Amino acid sequence: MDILSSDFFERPTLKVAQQLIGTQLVYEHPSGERIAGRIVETEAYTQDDPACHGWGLLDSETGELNHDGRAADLFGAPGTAYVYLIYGMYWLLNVVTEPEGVGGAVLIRAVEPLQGAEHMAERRPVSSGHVNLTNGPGKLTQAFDIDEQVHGTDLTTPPLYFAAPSDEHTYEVATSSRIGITKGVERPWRFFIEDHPYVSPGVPSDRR
DNA sequence: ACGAGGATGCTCT
DNA sequence: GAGCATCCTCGTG
Repeated sequence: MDILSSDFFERPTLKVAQQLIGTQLVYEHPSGERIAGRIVETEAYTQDDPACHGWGLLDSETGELNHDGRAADLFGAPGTAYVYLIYGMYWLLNVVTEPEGVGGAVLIRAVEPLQGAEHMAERRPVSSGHVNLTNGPGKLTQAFDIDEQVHGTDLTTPPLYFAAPSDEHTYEVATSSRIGITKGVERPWRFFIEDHPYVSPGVPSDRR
């Protein structure tokens, strides 16, 4: 398996989001566990996107980054982890895209367990069925034990990285609007494998 | 099967 | 003080 390099991420965010579908997320956990999953759902966020944390952070006159919060890290090096807390409870994993100085990231929304499912289950509520291990952005970070400690780390090298499977299998990638947002709703920037059992049960904002 | 409501903490206004 | 890139539990049918 080839580890995806910084070149992969230093490209338009939409392209990265689409091409991450079918690749593997691998975590060589500090405890020695090896945890891996196939990515089946992503979302793209760009600096000119009102739903993105990086929106409106550039000074309109100078173009300089005018922010000292965590969102500034969206403008960092491609391939860096951007992890943040949502609803006070769940960590969401993103990978920074585009050249340094351009704000963008891809949210990893769902994966299919490939290795270490028993370790994932240890961190998830006992009542969760197998599908519920990793079929949502907050669930997969819990299963992988990803939290604030991962924020800012380099995802193009172990322990946490993306890998392209050696087989050349390609997936039909479907699109929809993004889940759970109230701004930028019309942009069809969610990418997923249609009918895959591990795609999150969330409903796109343009469907019911 | 599905929907409502609650948990819980950080960021920005 | 509001809003938030979510998930779980507990109602009802």
